[in-house]
This record gives sequence, C-alpha cells and structure tokens, in this order.
Amino acid sequence: MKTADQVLVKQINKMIVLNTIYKKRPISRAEIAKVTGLNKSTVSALVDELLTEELVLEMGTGESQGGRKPVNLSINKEVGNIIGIDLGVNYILSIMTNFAGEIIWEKRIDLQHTHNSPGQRIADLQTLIQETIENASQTVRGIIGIGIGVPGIVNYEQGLILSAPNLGWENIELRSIIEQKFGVPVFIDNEANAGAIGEKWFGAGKRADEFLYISAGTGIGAGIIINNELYRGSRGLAGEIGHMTVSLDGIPCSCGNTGCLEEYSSEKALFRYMKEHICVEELTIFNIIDNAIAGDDVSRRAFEYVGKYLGIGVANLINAFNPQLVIIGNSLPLAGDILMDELRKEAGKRCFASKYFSVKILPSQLNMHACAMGAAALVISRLYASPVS
Amino acid sequence: MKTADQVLVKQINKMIVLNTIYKKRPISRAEIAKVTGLNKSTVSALVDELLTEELVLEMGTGESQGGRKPVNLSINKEVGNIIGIDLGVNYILSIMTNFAGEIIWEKRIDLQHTHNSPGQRIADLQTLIQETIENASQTVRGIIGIGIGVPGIVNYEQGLILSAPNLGWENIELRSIIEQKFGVPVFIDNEANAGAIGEKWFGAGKRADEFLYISAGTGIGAGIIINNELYRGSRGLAGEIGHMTVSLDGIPCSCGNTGCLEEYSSEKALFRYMKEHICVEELTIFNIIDNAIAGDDVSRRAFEYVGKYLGIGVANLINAFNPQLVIIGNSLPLAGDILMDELRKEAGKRCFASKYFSVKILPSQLNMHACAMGAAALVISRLYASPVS
DNA sequence: ACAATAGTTTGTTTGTTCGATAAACTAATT
DNA sequence: AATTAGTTTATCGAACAAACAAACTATTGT
Repeated sequence: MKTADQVLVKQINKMIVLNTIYKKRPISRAEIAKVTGLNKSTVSALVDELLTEELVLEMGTGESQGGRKPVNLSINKEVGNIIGIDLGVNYILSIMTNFAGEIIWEKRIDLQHTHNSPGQRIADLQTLIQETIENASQTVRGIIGIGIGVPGIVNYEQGLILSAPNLGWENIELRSIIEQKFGVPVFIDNEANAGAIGEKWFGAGKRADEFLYISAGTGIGAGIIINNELYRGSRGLAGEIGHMTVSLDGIPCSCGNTGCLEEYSSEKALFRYMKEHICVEELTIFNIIDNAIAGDDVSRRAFEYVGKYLGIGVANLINAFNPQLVIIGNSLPLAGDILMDELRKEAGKRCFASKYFSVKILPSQLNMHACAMGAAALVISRLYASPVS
Repeated sequence: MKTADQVLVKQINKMIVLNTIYKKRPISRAEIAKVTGLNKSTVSALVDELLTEELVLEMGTGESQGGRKPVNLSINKEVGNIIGIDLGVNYILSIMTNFAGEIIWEKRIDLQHTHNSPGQRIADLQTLIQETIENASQTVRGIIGIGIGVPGIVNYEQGLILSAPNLGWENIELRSIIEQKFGVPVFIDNEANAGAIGEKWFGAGKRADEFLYISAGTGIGAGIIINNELYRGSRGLAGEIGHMTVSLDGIPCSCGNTGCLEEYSSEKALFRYMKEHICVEELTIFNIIDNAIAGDDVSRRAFEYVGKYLGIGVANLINAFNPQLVIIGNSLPLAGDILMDELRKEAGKRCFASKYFSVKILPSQLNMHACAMGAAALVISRLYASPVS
C-alpha cells in the first residue's frame, strides 16, 4: 500500500520523458509534449534535469516544420557501460553495452563439464568480468553495474542463487560475491527471465505488453512479461515450466514424475531422440542444428519431434496467459523453421484462443544474446526507474 | 503511457483511505494516518470528502488510548445496493448486496436445458433482476450497478459475450441489453474471473496478492489474480485452461484434440466416470456429491479420479504462475476432502515449487456464491476506483 | 531581386492551482 | 500535566495555462 505524492508524480513523468527519448530519438521537446500529453513547460523542466544528469544530450537541430527548428534530443549513450553475463551450463558469455544497449565488446568462453565446482566456475566468471571491464570505453560514470542470468532458481531481491542443478550449485550468494569483488551494483536473475527482458528491451518483444519468452535449451523455462513488466510470481518461481505434465504416463523424469515437458522438448530430448535413432556419434547441439539445416534426415526429424511437443507446452501456456506473442529462444530455435513450423502447427491446433485470433509465435531476435542483453537491461532499467541516483 | 499529476495523487490516496476503512473498520483518522503513512491532515481532508459523498460514516467513538477518544469511521453500507448475477448453465443466481458486499437478498432459479434459446434465457434473467430490484432496501443512491458472471468468452470492456458454448450463445451484447432495460451501469465478466474477484474481495483470497481461482464445474476455467488485480490477458482470454493438454494421446475432446484437462476433471468427466462404472441412474452433480459424502464407494472414487487429474492441471498452473494460493471453486469442491485430498497429493507431487515452499490449495470460501459476489464486486470496485462519481 | 511583414513552430518564463506536509493549534481524555 | 485525536495555517513543489521570446518559412509589395 504505497501512498502517492509529488515525488512520485515527478518520478513517473521523468521516466516517461526519458523513455520517450530512448524509443523515439532523435526527438524534440515539442514532440515529446505532443506524444506524451505533458505540458510543454513540464517537458522542458524535466529535460533540463536529464541534461544536467548527462543521461540525455542535445544533438543539433531537425528540419523546420514551418517555424523555429526543433532541437534534437537523444540518449547519452556514453553515460556509462553495462556488463551483461549469460552464465551457461558449459559456457559463459559476457557482453559490454553502452546506455542504449548497443554491444561494444563481447567474449564467450567455453567450459568443460569436468571442473564445475562452484569455486572454479566463479573464478572463471570473475576473470571474464575483469577482462570485460578492461575493455570498457571512456564514459561519464564508468561501469554502472553488472547483470547476470543464471540457469536456476534465483531470489532476485537478495541476489541469491537458491539452486542451479545443471551447474551443481546450491545457495550461492552470487550478488555479494561479485559486488564485493568489483564494487558496482549487481543484479541476478533467472536465465529465462533475463531472456524475456532482453527481448522486451531490444528484440522481438519491444511492442508487446504481454508476451512469453520460452527458453528452450538444456532445460525449458519461461520468462513472463505482463503489463510491460517481468512477472516473477509470489516467490520468484514463475515460469518454471520444465516439469509441466503433458503426458500422464509418459517418459519418466529425473524429478520423479512422468511426462514432464522437459523430457520431450529440450536439448536433452533431442539428444535422446538422436541416440534412439542409431546415431552413435558424440554431437553438440550446434552440430545437430547444422546437420538439420544441411538436410540430414534424422536430425530434421529430431527437431520436428521436439518442436511438436514444445508446441503442446506453448499451447498450454497460451491458454493460461493469453499473450499477444510467444518468443522461442535459446539454442533450439537456431534450427529455424525446421523447429518452428512443427511447433506452430501443433500449438495452433491445441490453442483455444486460435479460434478467436492468432497468436504470433516467433523465434528470438537476439538468439544466443538474449540472456546477456537482458541481464544488461536489468541494470539499465534501474537508471530509468530512478534517474536521480 | 499514462502521465501523472496531482489528480492522480489524490485519487490514489483517497482510494487507499477508503480501502483502509473498508478493511479495518471501525478505524479512526489517527489510526489511518498511522497505518498508511499519510499525514494526519491529509487523512482528515480525504475523510471529509468521503463523508460528504456519504461513502463513509462516523459511528461513535472508540476507547481512549490515554488521550482524546478516537472517532470511529466505517463504510456506509447503505450508500447503495449492488446486484450480482451468476448466469449458470442450468440456473441463474441473483444476489443483492450492500456496499460492504453483505448479501441482503438472494434467489436462485433452476432452468431446464430445454428452453435455452438466448431470447428466453435473457427474458428469465431480466425477470429475476426485476424481482431483485423490487427487494432493494432504502439507500442513498439506490441501485448502483449490476455485475454478471457468464460461462463463456467475454469482452469485458465492451460488455459483449463473444461465445458461451454451454448456453448456445454467440455475440450477445448483454451489457447494452441490460443497461437499456434497467438504466444502471452493467459489468459483464467471465464466470471464473468473477469467482476470482469474489474470493479476492470477500473470500479465501483476501490476503493474497497472487492467486489462482479454479472454477471446476461443467467446464474448467481459471481466474488469475496478479498484483492484487484480475489479469485478463491481451484479449481477455487468460485462464481458458479447459483445453490444456495433460495427456498426449488421451481422451478425445469436443475441441478436436486429445487429452484436454476438461475431459478428466470436470462435471463432464465425473458423469462419464459414473456411467462407465455401471451407474445407470440419472443423477445431478449434487446427488453425486451427497452420495460421496454419505460414503458411496463409486461416487467417492469418481471424485478421487477427478481430483487426481485436477491436481495435475493445478500443478501445471502453479509451475507457470507461482501463486501464493490456489482456490478451487464451483461445484466440484463441494465434495470437500474427498476431492481435495487427492488433488493436493497429486499437485504436491508434480509441483516444482513444492521443493522450495508449499503452495496452499484451498476450497472456495464462498462456494456457489463466489461468482455472483465477484460480479457484485465488479460494480463495487468502480466506486473505490473513482469515489467521486 | 529583395526587404518588409505576417504567420508558424519551438522553447522559456511567469503566475496559478492544487495536493501533501509540517507545525502550531484546539479538543478531549487519563 | 501528559497524552492522544483531530483541525487550521503556512509552505513547498509539482503540473499547467498563458504569455512571451526566439527562430524560422511564406507571402507580399515595390
């Protein structure tokens, strides 16, 4: 029960102005007033503050509309650098972006499963972050913060990893570890949540108020955007759809149940399908994708199999959430239409809403960068929420 | 992109004050200031307005806390009457409540399936509403509005019933029909959504920010409360979970697919179970419930069967939404623990979150009144949102 | 050709309104 | 006398409308 006052009013309007500049840059004060409905003088005052905070820049003038030329306003991309980390199961991807979310440096390191003790992995992470920082550009405020997407259960508020089974991690206070080491604010979120935010800020979800981001990789997870914001659920566990039952007496799952979605439509399922169809080679997910695209029959059918079941899971979620859009991300959609066609077909058939209107199902626009860019957006969004910091 | 101004500030704070009085009545101005954090003088001013609008009453004084006695404030229950309608498949329930949501009159009429032409049914509805109005008490503003819960797809903004297959209705402009006839504001919503709002305002969901209301009757639907508000989805179809796939190659459904939840855990499924187990009698749902409670073996096992599968559906939703609470409503939970025990067992097994904390699964507190009371709350909540009307 | 001028658009300044707040007050009670 | 409840008064700060200044285009007249 948060009461309202003038501080709140100003915060909201300032955020609206900054957001408008971010989305429609270059834009003049007059135009901001027009599209937001705020008074000209109000816009002027708020823009002045944003200018002194160096979040916004005046960049020359635009074309005259029959009178005085408008002054172009733009985001100051060089206020600071943001680091976004995708902490994968067998890789770490680190990107450095400017304030506009443009990637200015990145590096991916691949890790063997062999040395996955938490300590070693965190050391690798710290080394990579250090290297990223050393490649920062000259900016007003330096490194603004670090966002990290993790494949596991996370307490976002406390920056705590409760459990990341695929990493073999339990109760790691990752935020305080990284904050102490680098002295900047750190934000930890689930990998699928980060992916959803990435697509919301920079990808296929920019214009959708409500959408689902399905991370289909080693496991299956969903990031849920409701009312333009990430929905985390009452305890931060929303979107844990890997163990959705889709087949009552289906394949037994490591969780003790049968017929979990993850057993039918993840990398795990794909590998099993390959193995069952007499494919003895040791292949990576990327090998199978390449083979499928090149026309290999078994690989294609593996993706069709996985796509069909993923379509069932997606249909179940569409029925429950009624989103405008579903984005399929992580590794599996790299197979393109081989996966997506089958997925769309099955989802369309089983989706109740499709009788009334069609739900768009798109592959990720950011591909393997979604999680890291979303992690960076976790940091950037803080600047937007409270420009005065 | 809604901008903020002082009007918004006042609206928010006034609503907070009114809500605080509603929830904690009797309460003094000083106490309101304490619990909300608003300034004493602000509270005084807002309360004064609420008093002149007759939404609030001064009702004597409370015990002294060592100084001047506090003046007790309370909701003015007699500002007006609200009508809530549950438009069932074979019944119509009409309730009349005061401003506090207390039922002061109600009537349920049972209808035969035989004459379910939309015209006849709407005539029956209008007659019942008329009778309800005639039983209104003396109030300041008379009938404030009518809320109607409908088993079908509804466009809430336009008050339009797009489709109600169980009623045989398509594209009925129910709001304008009823508004024209009775000359008061009318709100139409889906039956499960109304049930969820009912439980939120008056039932088991009062204290939960995020919960799911599962309406388990003729069909299966869900009302979703997120952030203390009903979530309707991008096109008002959120919660249409009847055709969630729970068994890949399961029972064929009227929708053309196989393994839909509704085929396993609705009244329909219960009746089928009874028939398959050599029960030739023509029974109503209430007969089966009574028999089950009385100890009849087949009836009990029918509820256990349905409960188990409903548990799977509930687990899938918990995994996706991570609510604090799930409320099971409509007819099936009238069987009590016979249904609920099996449901909880299965949901607990298949619910990913249960490894981290337990989700409460409760039967409806309002039982068959949830929908009608929620429909009334649709009207009442409008008074709260904009006290000046 | 070109200066004068009218009209338009952009952005700033000024004065007003309105809501929340703090502080000083009155009122009522132990 | 001390304490609690509620009101009054003065102040602050936000958005806003209106008036203004600045910068530009278009039109007109010579």
